[in-house]
Amino acid sequence: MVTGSSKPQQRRGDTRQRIQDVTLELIAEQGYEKTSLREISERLGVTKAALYYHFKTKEDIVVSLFTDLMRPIDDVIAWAAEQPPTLEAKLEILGHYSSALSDAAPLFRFMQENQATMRELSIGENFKERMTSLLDHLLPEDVTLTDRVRCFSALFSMHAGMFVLRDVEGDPEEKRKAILEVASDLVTRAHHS
Amino acid sequence: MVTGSSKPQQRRGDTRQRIQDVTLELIAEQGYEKTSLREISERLGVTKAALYYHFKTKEDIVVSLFTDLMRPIDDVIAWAAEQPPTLEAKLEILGHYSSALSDAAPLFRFMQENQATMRELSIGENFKERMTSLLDHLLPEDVTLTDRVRCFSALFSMHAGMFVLRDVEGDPEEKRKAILEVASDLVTRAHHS
Amino acid sequence: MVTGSSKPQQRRGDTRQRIQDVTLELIAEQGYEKTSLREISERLGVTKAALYYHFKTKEDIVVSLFTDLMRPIDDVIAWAAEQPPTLEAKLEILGHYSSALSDAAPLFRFMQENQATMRELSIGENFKERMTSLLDHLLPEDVTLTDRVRCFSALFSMHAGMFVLRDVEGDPEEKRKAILEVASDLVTRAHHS
Amino acid sequence: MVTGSSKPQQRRGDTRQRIQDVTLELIAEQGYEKTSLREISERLGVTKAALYYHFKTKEDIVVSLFTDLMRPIDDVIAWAAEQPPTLEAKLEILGHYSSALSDAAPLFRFMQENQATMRELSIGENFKERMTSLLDHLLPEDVTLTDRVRCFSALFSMHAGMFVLRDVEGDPEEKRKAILEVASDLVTRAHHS
DNA sequence: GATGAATGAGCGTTCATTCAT
DNA sequence: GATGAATGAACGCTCATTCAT
Repeated sequence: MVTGSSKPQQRRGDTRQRIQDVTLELIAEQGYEKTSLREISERLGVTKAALYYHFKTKEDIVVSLFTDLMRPIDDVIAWAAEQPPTLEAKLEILGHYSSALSDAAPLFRFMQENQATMRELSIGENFKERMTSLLDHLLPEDVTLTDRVRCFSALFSMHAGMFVLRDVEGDPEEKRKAILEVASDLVTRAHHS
Repeated sequence: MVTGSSKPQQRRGDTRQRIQDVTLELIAEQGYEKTSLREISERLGVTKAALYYHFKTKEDIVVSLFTDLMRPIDDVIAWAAEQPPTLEAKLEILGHYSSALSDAAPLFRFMQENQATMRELSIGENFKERMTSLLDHLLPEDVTLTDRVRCFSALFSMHAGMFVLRDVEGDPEEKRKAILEVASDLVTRAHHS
Repeated sequence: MVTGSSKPQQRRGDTRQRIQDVTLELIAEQGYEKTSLREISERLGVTKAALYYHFKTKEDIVVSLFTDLMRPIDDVIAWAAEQPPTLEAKLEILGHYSSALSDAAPLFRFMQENQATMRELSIGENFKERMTSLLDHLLPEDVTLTDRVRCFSALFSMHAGMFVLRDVEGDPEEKRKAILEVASDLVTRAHHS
Repeated sequence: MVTGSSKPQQRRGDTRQRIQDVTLELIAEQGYEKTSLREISERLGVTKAALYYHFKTKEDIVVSLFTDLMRPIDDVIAWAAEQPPTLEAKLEILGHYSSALSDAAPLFRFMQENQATMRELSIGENFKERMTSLLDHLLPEDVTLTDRVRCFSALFSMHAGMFVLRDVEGDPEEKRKAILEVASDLVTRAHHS
């Protein structure tokens, strides 16, 4: 089976996809404002104008990235909304959320490190709502301020954990489990208090 | 005799300070790259060129901000380095760190939300080292991966907590205490395991 | 169908060339540093940004000018390198060099009058080497200091002659011949001593 | 006799002179436009504003330099104007001119390398007139174009010679004599033809 | 499905100059 | 005899965006 004849034969039809890939790569590394369309197009071997064939604006590229990569996470959140308020359910939510996060790691690295930009990308708001919704399903009834902090701390640690532990030696999957364990602890404590 | 009666009376001699203030305000709100020197100077009622009398570059303004506002935090970290590895000492460290943080809140908001920029501001590295140093003094001996996560999670929650809880109703000081409590819990758990 | 009827009919496709032309004109007249991109672009009826579509930097425009206009002169120098060290050959070299120079007159006017700038344009060095190489082929064996002065004086007079004689009345071609004669004299004297 | 007590005691009263010295140094090296008042004042250890106490404008500094350093050369030219049109007198003129030039070498290096700037410094014109006047006294009666070239070539070589021969090994005084010899030759030839 | 050519707005920075003190 | 503080104008350059082809 033959995939293509030679180099100049750029895999066709997937340019849109490749723009998204390269963009995610670059903005995760340098941030949104420091990543220019020139840079993206050069790394892709096309002209800047080509980007405008596939996307309406620079912001649009990033928004599309989010829409695509956030879906699995949205699914978890939507599913979470239907779970009963038992501890078991909460821990299961955390487990699924953790898995979904580790797939979307570069996206979250970008979000984590460019919150100022996120706020103006019209997409931050959506995300904040989703977080609030997810948080609600982790909170116990009659929540104290301290327990609220425990739960947000659990979520937050999951978001940030992967990047922070990057230069600690060890298997990524083990790290993920350690983070999940701490998060579960926090939510459990909140549930019992 | 009263020096400052009204607006047009430009308090002289404090321009350098005012540049720093306005800059912190703006970059905390919009991020570093989106804050232009034009904006800063306009809000101050001077020309862009005036900024260059007081600072060598845009980066220099921000670096000076850090150097100034980070000192109290550095002091806590330096003091922490001399404490014995007892649980009591660790909890005291957390307490002092929490206070220091709440004074430098705008600075930390900026850092939190512009991590991508921080990395290129030559000042991020310093900060990372300081965090690592502080973390080391919170960790138990023979630390497990999970306990390491607990401690970083404690620090991280303190950094982020104030902003995240901003739209929860309640007294800021109470919020700070709740965050401190959760952080203390995490460090205590790590210490005993 | 006629392509160029009047002004607003911007001849397209030749913008790059026109930038070079206008730039040479302006820097020959005012020098490199005093010629701004604004001035160039205004005279061309385009924006400054348009210049950056065709050239990477201001320096790049000038370097491209040199690369293009120096070629004929380089050719003479390369050809000179293959000639035998006879007087006849030397005089022939001078003749060809003189012709090549008069074609590139504006370029040499710029070089002559902006030597300080040339030194930092990374292109001056190249030129110096070429001059040294050409000079070597004019020098007799066992050269005395005086004869070395004669030969450089011959070259130098050819470079500067055209501009200096500008406000002496007379046919340019006659002037060129007069200059060539003096240069030939100098080289002949050096050869025989 | 004691001139000063220690370092911080800047030799007083000579600031004006020191500004001129530093300025000549810098513009000879970098050219007029690339030399900023900031640079001059920094190298002197004073503020930019101090320069304005001593001189009205940047141009004024350079003009004053010329007025001062050109005097010996003007003297030679004035003296030349009174000499008879004999060959002996002409050769004597050349000799004196050569000496005067070697004293004012840095000035001439600047003039040589910044002709574009000179033209706008209102001082170039004066110089051109002086050159024309000097040239007139070297030309024979009933001058041919070729002889005119010989004489300007003689002058020109004297101006440029010192810089061009800089990287030829040998005693500067010997170089000067070699240049003078060639110039004398040229003028002699013109005189006899 | 993409390019070539260009634009308008803005950026950080530097400059010569001014003037009250 | 000099400084501290500031200005206005300009500079080289980059950016996201447009549009005819």
